[in-house]
Amino acid sequence: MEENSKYKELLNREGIKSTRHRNAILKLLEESEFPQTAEQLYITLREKTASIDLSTVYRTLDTFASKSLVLKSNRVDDGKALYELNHNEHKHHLLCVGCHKLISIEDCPIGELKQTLKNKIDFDITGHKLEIYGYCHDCKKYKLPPSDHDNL
Amino acid sequence: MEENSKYKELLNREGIKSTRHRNAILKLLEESEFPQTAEQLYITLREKTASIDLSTVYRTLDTFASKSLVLKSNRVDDGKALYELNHNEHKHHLLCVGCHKLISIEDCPIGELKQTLKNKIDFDITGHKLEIYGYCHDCKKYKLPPSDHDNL
DNA sequence: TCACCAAATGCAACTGCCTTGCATTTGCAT
DNA sequence: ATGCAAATGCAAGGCAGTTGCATTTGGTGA
Ligand SMILES: [Mn+2]
Ligand SMILES: [Mn+2]
Ligand SMILES: [Zn+2]
Ligand SMILES: [Zn+2]
Repeated sequence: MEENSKYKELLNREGIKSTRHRNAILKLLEESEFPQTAEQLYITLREKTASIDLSTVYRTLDTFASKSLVLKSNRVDDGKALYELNHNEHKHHLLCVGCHKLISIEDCPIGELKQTLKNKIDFDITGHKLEIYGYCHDCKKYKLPPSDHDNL
Repeated sequence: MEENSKYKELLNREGIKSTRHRNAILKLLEESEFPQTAEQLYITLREKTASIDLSTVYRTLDTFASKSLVLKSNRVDDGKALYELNHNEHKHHLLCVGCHKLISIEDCPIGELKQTLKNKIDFDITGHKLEIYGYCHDCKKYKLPPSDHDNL
Protein backbone atom coordinates (compact mmCIF):
# COMPACT_ATOMS: atom_id res chain seq x y z
CA MET A 1 0.00 0.00 0.00
CA GLU A 2 1.04 3.60 -0.56
CA GLU A 3 1.34 6.43 1.96
CA ASN A 4 -1.75 7.34 3.88
CA SER A 5 -3.83 9.66 1.82
CA LYS A 6 -4.60 13.25 2.41
CA TYR A 7 -8.23 12.48 1.69
CA LYS A 8 -8.60 9.33 3.76
CA GLU A 9 -10.70 10.74 6.53
CA LEU A 10 -12.87 12.70 4.12
CA LEU A 11 -13.69 9.48 2.30
CA ASN A 12 -14.14 7.44 5.47
CA ARG A 13 -16.49 10.07 6.80
CA GLU A 14 -18.67 9.32 3.77
CA GLY A 15 -18.44 5.62 4.45
CA ILE A 16 -16.35 4.74 1.40
CA LYS A 17 -12.85 3.40 1.02
CA SER A 18 -9.79 5.51 0.36
CA THR A 19 -8.18 4.23 -2.81
CA ARG A 20 -5.43 5.27 -5.20
CA HIS A 21 -7.90 6.33 -7.89
CA ARG A 22 -10.26 8.18 -5.60
CA ASN A 23 -7.42 10.15 -4.10
CA ALA A 24 -6.01 10.97 -7.52
CA ILE A 25 -9.41 12.16 -8.75
CA LEU A 26 -10.01 14.29 -5.68
CA LYS A 27 -6.57 15.82 -6.06
CA LEU A 28 -7.13 16.54 -9.73
CA LEU A 29 -10.51 18.13 -9.07
CA GLU A 30 -8.93 20.25 -6.36
CA GLU A 31 -6.41 21.54 -8.86
CA SER A 32 -9.06 22.30 -11.48
CA GLU A 33 -10.27 25.86 -11.65
CA PHE A 34 -13.43 24.97 -13.61
CA PRO A 35 -15.74 21.99 -14.08
CA GLN A 36 -14.23 19.16 -16.14
CA THR A 37 -15.64 16.37 -18.27
CA ALA A 38 -14.98 12.78 -17.28
CA GLU A 39 -12.94 12.43 -20.46
CA GLN A 40 -10.70 15.38 -19.57
CA LEU A 41 -10.09 13.97 -16.11
CA TYR A 42 -9.45 10.53 -17.55
CA ILE A 43 -6.83 11.80 -19.99
CA THR A 44 -5.04 13.85 -17.36
CA LEU A 45 -5.04 10.93 -14.97
CA ARG A 46 -3.47 8.65 -17.55
CA GLU A 47 -0.78 11.20 -18.30
CA LYS A 48 0.03 12.17 -14.76
CA THR A 49 -0.42 9.07 -12.73
CA ALA A 50 -1.23 5.46 -13.07
CA SER A 51 -3.40 3.54 -15.47
CA ILE A 52 -7.10 3.89 -14.85
CA ASP A 53 -10.20 2.83 -16.73
CA LEU A 54 -12.75 5.34 -17.99
CA SER A 55 -15.56 3.41 -16.33
CA THR A 56 -13.77 3.79 -13.02
CA VAL A 57 -13.64 7.53 -13.55
CA TYR A 58 -17.38 7.64 -14.19
CA ARG A 59 -18.18 5.36 -11.29
CA THR A 60 -15.98 7.33 -8.95
CA LEU A 61 -17.49 10.65 -10.00
CA ASP A 62 -20.99 9.25 -9.60
CA THR A 63 -20.11 7.97 -6.16
CA PHE A 64 -18.69 11.35 -5.20
CA ALA A 65 -21.75 13.11 -6.57
CA SER A 66 -24.07 10.86 -4.59
CA LYS A 67 -22.13 11.87 -1.47
CA SER A 68 -22.26 15.52 -2.54
CA LEU A 69 -18.48 15.64 -2.66
CA VAL A 70 -18.69 16.70 -6.30
CA LEU A 71 -21.31 18.64 -8.22
CA LYS A 72 -22.46 17.35 -11.57
CA SER A 73 -23.80 19.65 -14.25
CA ASN A 74 -24.11 19.81 -18.02
CA ARG A 75 -22.10 21.87 -20.46
CA VAL A 76 -24.21 24.39 -22.31
CA ASP A 77 -22.77 23.72 -25.77
CA ASP A 78 -23.15 19.97 -26.03
CA GLY A 79 -24.84 18.79 -22.86
CA LYS A 80 -21.79 16.77 -21.84
CA ALA A 81 -21.53 16.09 -18.10
CA LEU A 82 -19.24 18.32 -16.05
CA TYR A 83 -17.82 17.59 -12.61
CA GLU A 84 -16.37 19.90 -10.01
CA LEU A 85 -15.49 19.71 -6.35
CA ASN A 86 -18.30 20.83 -4.06
CA HIS A 87 -16.83 23.65 -2.03
CA ASN A 88 -20.25 24.35 -0.53
CA GLU A 89 -19.90 27.90 -1.64
CA HIS A 90 -22.18 29.89 -3.81
CA LYS A 91 -20.56 30.66 -7.13
CA HIS A 92 -21.60 31.75 -10.60
CA HIS A 93 -19.61 32.52 -13.69
CA LEU A 94 -19.78 34.35 -16.96
CA LEU A 95 -19.28 32.46 -20.22
CA CYS A 96 -17.81 34.46 -23.07
CA VAL A 97 -19.49 33.20 -26.24
CA GLY A 98 -16.61 34.64 -28.24
CA CYS A 99 -13.62 32.83 -26.74
CA HIS A 100 -15.42 30.42 -24.36
CA LYS A 101 -13.50 31.78 -21.42
CA LEU A 102 -15.11 31.39 -17.99
CA ILE A 103 -15.04 34.27 -15.55
CA SER A 104 -15.99 33.78 -11.92
CA ILE A 105 -18.21 36.31 -10.22
CA GLU A 106 -19.35 36.61 -6.67
CA ASP A 107 -22.65 38.28 -7.42
CA CYS A 108 -25.81 36.28 -6.90
CA PRO A 109 -29.11 37.93 -7.59
CA ILE A 110 -31.26 35.26 -6.02
CA GLY A 111 -31.29 36.46 -2.47
CA GLU A 112 -34.01 39.03 -2.80
CA LEU A 113 -36.02 36.86 -5.17
CA LYS A 114 -36.16 34.17 -2.54
CA GLN A 115 -38.28 36.21 -0.17
CA THR A 116 -40.40 37.68 -2.96
CA LEU A 117 -41.39 34.25 -4.21
CA LYS A 118 -42.00 32.88 -0.77
CA ASN A 119 -44.55 35.62 -0.15
CA LYS A 120 -46.09 35.79 -3.59
CA ILE A 121 -46.62 32.15 -4.46
CA ASP A 122 -45.63 30.17 -1.39
CA PHE A 123 -42.58 28.49 -2.93
CA ASP A 124 -39.52 27.62 -0.84
CA ILE A 125 -36.31 27.94 -2.84
CA THR A 126 -33.65 25.39 -1.92
CA GLY A 127 -31.23 25.96 -4.76
CA HIS A 128 -30.69 27.41 -8.19
CA LYS A 129 -28.48 27.41 -11.24
CA LEU A 130 -27.51 30.52 -13.13
CA GLU A 131 -25.49 30.73 -16.34
CA ILE A 132 -24.68 34.08 -17.86
CA TYR A 133 -23.53 34.55 -21.46
CA GLY A 134 -21.96 37.49 -23.19
CA TYR A 135 -18.78 39.05 -24.50
CA CYS A 136 -15.64 39.60 -22.51
CA HIS A 137 -13.44 42.65 -22.73
CA ASP A 138 -11.25 41.15 -25.46
CA CYS A 139 -13.99 39.69 -27.63
CA LYS A 140 -16.13 42.82 -27.58
CA LYS A 141 -13.54 44.54 -29.74
CA TYR A 142 -13.93 42.09 -32.58
CA LYS A 143 -17.66 42.70 -32.81
CA LEU A 144 -18.50 39.04 -33.16
CA PRO A 145 -22.04 38.25 -34.30
CA PRO A 146 -24.65 37.54 -31.61
CA SER A 147 -25.06 33.90 -30.74
CA ASP A 148 -27.78 31.37 -30.07
CA HIS A 149 -27.61 32.30 -26.43
CA ASP A 150 -29.48 35.51 -26.91
CA ASN A 151 -33.00 35.70 -25.56
CA LEU A 152 -32.36 33.08 -23.00
CA MET B 1 -50.37 19.07 -51.97
CA GLU B 2 -52.27 19.88 -48.81
CA GLU B 3 -53.89 23.11 -47.73
CA ASN B 4 -51.64 26.10 -47.38
CA SER B 5 -50.08 26.05 -44.00
CA LYS B 6 -50.60 28.42 -41.15
CA TYR B 7 -46.84 28.61 -40.76
CA LYS B 8 -45.90 29.03 -44.42
CA GLU B 9 -44.86 32.64 -44.32
CA LEU B 10 -43.02 32.20 -41.03
CA LEU B 11 -40.92 29.48 -42.63
CA ASN B 12 -40.44 31.32 -45.88
CA ARG B 13 -39.30 34.36 -43.97
CA GLU B 14 -36.49 32.18 -42.65
CA GLY B 15 -35.69 30.98 -46.15
CA ILE B 16 -36.79 27.38 -45.65
CA LYS B 17 -39.58 25.34 -47.19
CA SER B 18 -42.97 24.83 -45.63
CA THR B 19 -43.51 21.09 -45.32
CA ARG B 20 -45.95 18.72 -43.70
CA HIS B 21 -43.51 17.74 -40.98
CA ARG B 22 -42.29 21.22 -40.21
CA ASN B 23 -45.83 22.48 -39.85
CA ALA B 24 -46.77 19.56 -37.63
CA ILE B 25 -43.76 20.14 -35.40
CA LEU B 26 -44.44 23.86 -35.10
CA LYS B 27 -48.05 23.16 -34.24
CA LEU B 28 -47.09 20.59 -31.64
CA LEU B 29 -44.55 22.95 -30.05
CA GLU B 30 -47.18 25.66 -29.97
CA GLU B 31 -49.50 23.35 -28.05
CA SER B 32 -46.78 22.34 -25.57
CA GLU B 33 -46.72 24.21 -22.32
CA PHE B 34 -43.17 23.17 -21.45
CA PRO B 35 -39.99 22.12 -23.28
CA GLN B 36 -40.12 18.65 -24.85
CA THR B 37 -37.54 16.06 -25.80
CA ALA B 38 -37.19 15.04 -29.43
CA GLU B 39 -38.42 11.60 -28.46
CA GLN B 40 -41.59 12.97 -26.86
CA LEU B 41 -42.34 15.04 -29.94
CA TYR B 42 -41.59 12.07 -32.17
CA ILE B 43 -43.99 9.79 -30.33
CA THR B 44 -46.79 12.35 -30.30
CA LEU B 45 -46.31 13.02 -33.98
CA ARG B 46 -46.58 9.35 -34.82
CA GLU B 47 -49.75 9.03 -32.79
CA LYS B 48 -51.46 12.17 -33.94
CA THR B 49 -50.44 12.60 -37.52
CA ALA B 50 -48.48 10.88 -40.21
CA SER B 51 -45.40 8.71 -40.15
CA ILE B 52 -42.17 10.56 -39.54
CA ASP B 53 -38.61 9.49 -38.90
CA LEU B 54 -36.81 10.37 -35.69
CA SER B 55 -33.88 11.76 -37.66
CA THR B 56 -36.26 14.14 -39.38
CA VAL B 57 -37.46 15.35 -36.00
CA TYR B 58 -33.90 16.03 -34.91
CA ARG B 59 -32.96 17.69 -38.19
CA THR B 60 -36.07 19.85 -38.13
CA LEU B 61 -35.51 20.93 -34.55
CA ASP B 62 -31.88 21.74 -35.32
CA THR B 63 -32.94 23.77 -38.32
CA PHE B 64 -35.50 25.64 -36.26
CA ALA B 65 -32.94 26.26 -33.53
CA SER B 66 -30.44 27.64 -36.04
CA LYS B 67 -33.14 30.08 -37.17
CA SER B 68 -33.96 30.86 -33.53
CA LEU B 69 -37.49 29.62 -34.04
CA VAL B 70 -36.98 27.16 -31.22
CA LEU B 71 -34.79 27.25 -28.13
CA LYS B 72 -32.72 24.22 -27.23
CA SER B 73 -31.72 23.45 -23.67
CA ASN B 74 -30.82 20.48 -21.50
CA ARG B 75 -32.91 18.74 -18.89
CA VAL B 76 -31.42 19.00 -15.43
CA ASP B 77 -31.88 15.35 -14.44
CA ASP B 78 -30.29 13.57 -17.36
CA GLY B 79 -28.94 16.25 -19.68
CA LYS B 80 -31.30 15.20 -22.48
CA ALA B 81 -31.99 17.93 -25.04
CA LEU B 82 -35.20 19.92 -24.69
CA TYR B 83 -36.91 22.01 -27.33
CA GLU B 84 -39.47 24.78 -27.03
CA LEU B 85 -40.89 27.46 -29.25
CA ASN B 86 -39.03 30.76 -29.02
CA HIS B 87 -41.65 33.28 -28.00
CA ASN B 88 -38.95 35.95 -27.66
CA GLU B 89 -40.13 36.58 -24.18
CA HIS B 90 -38.15 36.43 -21.05
CA LYS B 91 -39.34 33.60 -18.83
CA HIS B 92 -38.07 31.57 -15.93
CA HIS B 93 -39.69 28.86 -13.93
CA LEU B 94 -39.56 27.12 -10.61
CA LEU B 95 -39.01 23.38 -10.42
CA CYS B 96 -40.52 21.64 -7.44
CA VAL B 97 -38.11 18.88 -6.45
CA GLY B 98 -40.93 17.18 -4.61
CA CYS B 99 -43.47 16.66 -7.36
CA HIS B 100 -41.46 17.87 -10.41
CA LYS B 101 -44.10 20.44 -11.20
CA LEU B 102 -42.98 23.50 -13.19
CA ILE B 103 -44.24 26.93 -12.20
CA SER B 104 -43.74 29.91 -14.45
CA ILE B 105 -42.64 33.20 -12.94
CA GLU B 106 -42.20 36.60 -14.46
CA ASP B 107 -39.43 37.75 -12.13
CA CYS B 108 -35.95 38.06 -13.58
CA PRO B 109 -33.18 39.25 -11.32
CA ILE B 110 -30.62 39.81 -14.06
CA GLY B 111 -31.49 43.34 -15.03
CA GLU B 112 -29.54 45.10 -12.31
CA LEU B 113 -26.68 42.63 -12.49
CA LYS B 114 -26.22 43.50 -16.13
CA GLN B 115 -25.15 47.05 -15.44
CA THR B 116 -23.12 46.10 -12.39
CA LEU B 117 -21.03 43.64 -14.34
CA LYS B 118 -20.59 45.93 -17.28
CA ASN B 119 -19.06 48.52 -14.99
CA LYS B 120 -17.13 46.22 -12.71
CA ILE B 121 -15.46 43.85 -15.15
CA ASP B 122 -16.30 45.10 -18.64
CA PHE B 123 -18.47 42.15 -19.64
CA ASP B 124 -21.46 42.57 -21.96
CA ILE B 125 -24.27 40.19 -21.07
CA THR B 126 -26.22 38.94 -24.08
CA GLY B 127 -28.26 36.22 -22.41
CA HIS B 128 -28.65 33.97 -19.42
CA LYS B 129 -30.28 30.86 -18.09
CA LEU B 130 -31.78 30.56 -14.65
CA GLU B 131 -33.29 27.48 -13.03
CA ILE B 132 -34.72 27.64 -9.56
CA TYR B 133 -35.39 24.60 -7.39
CA GLY B 134 -37.42 24.21 -4.26
CA TYR B 135 -40.68 23.06 -2.74
CA CYS B 136 -44.12 24.09 -3.87
CA HIS B 137 -47.02 24.81 -1.58
CA ASP B 138 -48.27 21.24 -1.64
CA CYS B 139 -44.94 19.49 -1.22
CA LYS B 140 -43.79 21.67 1.64
CA LYS B 141 -46.40 20.08 3.84
CA TYR B 142 -44.91 16.62 3.47
CA LYS B 143 -41.50 17.77 4.68
CA LEU B 144 -39.63 15.85 1.97
CA PRO B 145 -35.88 15.54 2.47
CA PRO B 146 -33.63 18.09 0.73
CA SER B 147 -32.34 17.03 -2.67
CA ASP B 148 -29.15 17.10 -4.74
CA HIS B 149 -30.16 20.48 -6.03
CA ASP B 150 -29.17 22.23 -2.84
CA ASN B 151 -26.09 24.40 -2.88
CA LEU B 152 -26.37 25.03 -6.57
C1' DT C 1 -49.90 22.63 -66.04
C1' DC C 2 -45.73 20.45 -66.15
C1' DA C 3 -40.87 19.58 -65.82
C1' DC C 4 -37.04 20.51 -63.14
C1' DC C 5 -33.91 20.79 -59.22
C1' DA C 6 -32.49 21.95 -54.71
C1' DA C 7 -34.18 20.95 -50.36
C1' DA C 8 -36.34 17.71 -47.36
C1' DT C 9 -37.07 13.06 -45.90
C1' DG C 10 -36.64 7.93 -44.86
C1' DC C 11 -33.78 4.45 -43.84
C1' DA C 12 -30.00 2.27 -41.89
C1' DA C 13 -25.65 2.42 -40.24
C1' DC C 14 -22.82 4.71 -37.24
C1' DT C 15 -20.63 7.70 -33.41
C1' DG C 16 -19.79 9.05 -28.82
C1' DC C 17 -21.12 9.35 -24.02
C1' DC C 18 -22.05 6.71 -20.55
C1' DT C 19 -23.51 2.24 -18.19
C1' DT C 20 -23.36 -2.55 -16.79
C1' DG C 21 -22.09 -7.59 -15.93
C1' DC C 22 -18.67 -10.20 -14.42
C1' DA C 23 -14.12 -11.84 -13.11
C1' DT C 24 -10.23 -10.15 -10.52
C1' DT C 25 -7.92 -7.23 -7.25
C1' DT C 26 -7.61 -4.39 -3.23
C1' DG C 27 -8.61 -2.01 1.19
C1' DC C 28 -9.36 -2.79 5.69
C1' DA C 29 -11.29 -5.00 9.82
C1' DT C 30 -10.34 -8.87 12.64
C1' DA D 1 -1.97 -13.19 7.80
C1' DT D 2 -6.91 -14.17 6.56
C1' DG D 3 -11.34 -13.15 4.79
C1' DC D 4 -14.69 -10.60 2.65
C1' DA D 5 -17.08 -6.67 0.85
C1' DA D 6 -15.97 -2.95 -1.96
C1' DA D 7 -13.46 -1.26 -5.84
C1' DT D 8 -11.58 -1.90 -10.36
C1' DG D 9 -10.52 -3.48 -15.26
C1' DC D 10 -12.22 -5.17 -19.20
C1' DA D 11 -15.44 -5.83 -22.67
C1' DA D 12 -19.92 -5.58 -24.16
C1' DG D 13 -24.00 -3.01 -24.39
C1' DG D 14 -27.50 0.95 -24.29
C1' DC D 15 -29.19 5.07 -25.88
C1' DA D 16 -29.32 9.99 -27.66
C1' DG D 17 -28.12 12.02 -31.48
C1' DT D 18 -25.67 12.13 -36.29
C1' DT D 19 -24.63 11.09 -41.02
C1' DG D 20 -24.42 9.14 -45.90
C1' DC D 21 -27.08 8.14 -49.47
C1' DA D 22 -31.09 7.03 -52.30
C1' DT D 23 -35.75 8.72 -52.91
C1' DT D 24 -39.41 12.03 -52.58
C1' DT D 25 -41.29 16.57 -52.43
C1' DG D 26 -42.10 21.67 -52.54
C1' DG D 27 -41.59 25.66 -55.11
C1' DT D 28 -40.13 27.94 -59.28
C1' DG D 29 -40.25 29.14 -63.88
C1' DA D 30 -41.23 27.76 -68.68
MN1 LIG E 1 -26.80 32.14 -7.11
MN1 LIG F 1 -33.81 36.14 -16.76
ZN1 LIG G 1 -14.08 36.41 -24.87
ZN1 LIG H 1 -44.30 20.14 -5.48
